[in-house]
Amino acid sequence: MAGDAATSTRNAPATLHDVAREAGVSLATASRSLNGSTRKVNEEYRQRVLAAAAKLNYSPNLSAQAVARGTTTTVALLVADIADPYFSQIAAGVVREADRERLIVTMAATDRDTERELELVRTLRGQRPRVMILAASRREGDPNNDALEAELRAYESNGGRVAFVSTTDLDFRTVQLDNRAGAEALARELTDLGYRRFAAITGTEGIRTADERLAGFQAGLEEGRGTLERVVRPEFTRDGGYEGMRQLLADGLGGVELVFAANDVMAVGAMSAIRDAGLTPGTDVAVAGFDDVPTVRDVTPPLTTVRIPLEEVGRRALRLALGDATVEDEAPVHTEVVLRESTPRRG
Amino acid sequence: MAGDAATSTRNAPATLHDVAREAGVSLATASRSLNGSTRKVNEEYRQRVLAAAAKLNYSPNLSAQAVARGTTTTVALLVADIADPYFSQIAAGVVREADRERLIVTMAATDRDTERELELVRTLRGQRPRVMILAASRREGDPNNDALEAELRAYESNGGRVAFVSTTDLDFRTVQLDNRAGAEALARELTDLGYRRFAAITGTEGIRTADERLAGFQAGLEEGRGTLERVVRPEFTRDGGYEGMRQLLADGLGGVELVFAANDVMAVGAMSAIRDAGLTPGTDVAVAGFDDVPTVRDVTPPLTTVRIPLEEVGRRALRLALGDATVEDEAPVHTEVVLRESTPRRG
DNA sequence: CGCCTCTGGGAAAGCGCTATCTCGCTGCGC
DNA sequence: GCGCAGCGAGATAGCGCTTTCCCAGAGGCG
Repeated sequence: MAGDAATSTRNAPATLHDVAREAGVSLATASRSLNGSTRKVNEEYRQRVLAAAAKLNYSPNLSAQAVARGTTTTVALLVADIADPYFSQIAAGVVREADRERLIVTMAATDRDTERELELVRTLRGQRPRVMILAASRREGDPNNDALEAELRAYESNGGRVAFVSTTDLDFRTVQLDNRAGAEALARELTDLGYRRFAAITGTEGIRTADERLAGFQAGLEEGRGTLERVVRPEFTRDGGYEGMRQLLADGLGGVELVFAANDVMAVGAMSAIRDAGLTPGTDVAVAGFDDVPTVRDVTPPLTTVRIPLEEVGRRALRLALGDATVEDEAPVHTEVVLRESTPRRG
Repeated sequence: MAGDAATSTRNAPATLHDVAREAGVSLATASRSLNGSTRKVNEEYRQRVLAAAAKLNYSPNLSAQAVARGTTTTVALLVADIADPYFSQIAAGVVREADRERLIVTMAATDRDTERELELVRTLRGQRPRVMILAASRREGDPNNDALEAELRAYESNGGRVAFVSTTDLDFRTVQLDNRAGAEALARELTDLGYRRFAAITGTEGIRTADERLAGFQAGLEEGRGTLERVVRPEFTRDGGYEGMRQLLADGLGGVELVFAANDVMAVGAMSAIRDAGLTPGTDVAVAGFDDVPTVRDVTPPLTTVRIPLEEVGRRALRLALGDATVEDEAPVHTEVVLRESTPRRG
């Protein structure tokens, strides 16, 4: 009974040592059998080790491996808000690709607080992750930017690899979303549909993504002879979108035919605000968004938006960070205008 | 120059050893200063160590700590699909609570494949996480259930802690969602509104959550003299909901006044199917869902559903696993019917 | 047949930490 | 004045692994 090899009575997981003893081989041989080393090991021994490992339900201690090898199999992912579909889709992509590479993902949320982001980067560095992916949105001229950059450079100089998602003024590998071109194309298509007078709901000043989209939209209007009459800058969230639309409506729409929201969740919030004001989105005032998150197909009317393959963005971010990006991976992510019924042809 | 202490030239992160040398104290003292041990350390030494650590930009190697301490600060989270709002909200709760406890979350997705789930549990066990949270949906009588249970028991006997979200036939700590009572209450409220003839779109047979909700709904109908005329069982996803509704419509609704979908994403898919068939959800056929994910406020008409505080569920799952659950944490999560315009009063 | 190169197993030296143990020192009581 | 407890710094023995290094045995070759 005392020698019962099942883990049932033990209260510590089996170690490699246990496996080696059980198999009657040395520690080194056990190690070599369980994770291919450069060295060959006698097939019979190998089988004995494998059998022993199975019997003891052995699972290698990843921390110990990390210490011994001096390298981990971890990727750290930072997002602003996990529940936001934009980020959760990117996260899904990262996780999927990590899975393919047999890497483990650890995830943290900055809640859009750059102070917190910096803190998280510091903590996560302790994990010695192979790569860090920063998908939380960047703000221009944020006071924490320098400290963040310093931290990331230090991390890189220790062999870590960093990838950003979406633009940043920091000079790291980045999955570029073609925000500008996408918004510009959207504006052009909308003017083609006959729209002329626009308002925009964008994020608080300085959010790179939001700023680029707005700039692109404006650029697209200039060519097409549309005008951007008003811009409001609430929070970059669903409730922000609702609030922004309320502001626009409160002052009277003043002839605005279409409201461009800098992302889909804001657009969806805006549509609800329109409805709550007794108007019909699409009919009384058209709405367009950005991202093409899954739910916008299912709102009424379905939302015109600019599609970003978000899951692909997550996958690409990991490849880019790992350094095995293909040529296509290096190019900006293609964005594509998707016209739906929230912007019916006009006139 | 050679002695330059900045990390810039080094290509390995500073170790505790480096810090101790820099501060002119022993390794032990450095360790004790940087993470409070039971022992006191001379304030002057402590300051010297702290200064040295800051100077060298030292960040303790968590793997090494884990090995030395024999315990990690990791929590492993398993979900079915990260991009699904149901799971991403739970994940957000887990991450938030973990953050409070200074724990690090590693996340993996099962893609609703129990084989894969088992594999992931095995892999994640290598991390020696403090707790494992399984939120991926359980199937009754799944062939992998026994193996999963064995794996989790082994993990527990090694000091790990397991928590499930939503019901399971496995006997582990579980955050109970009151699916049954919620669905029952929903059915009652709907019959109160005047509905009598129902159809249900639920998940493929055996998904515990879906089954419970359906059973609860039926129970609620019996009291209220409503009848469940038809049940379809597509995939437990948005597209499944769409497809299920298409099936119902294809055969003719046959007097069904309200369709109950076993979760919100399915309900939203169903609403789109209704619209695509040229009908109006809420008016031609009422729809109700379950979960109250954020987007259902913004669809048209807003969806009647049963609210689950999903983020709270995630937080609670972690507390429960950690073992510092309060009395309230042990009780089933309260669910609440939210009537919206997708189920207008009838007649 | 002797020498030399391969092979591949095992011993052991780390990896970066923590925790125990050792031991000099101070201060107190009798 | 001496013994003894208490304090706290430093040395060191691990933690569970990987990866050198060493070495015995097996073959190859002139």
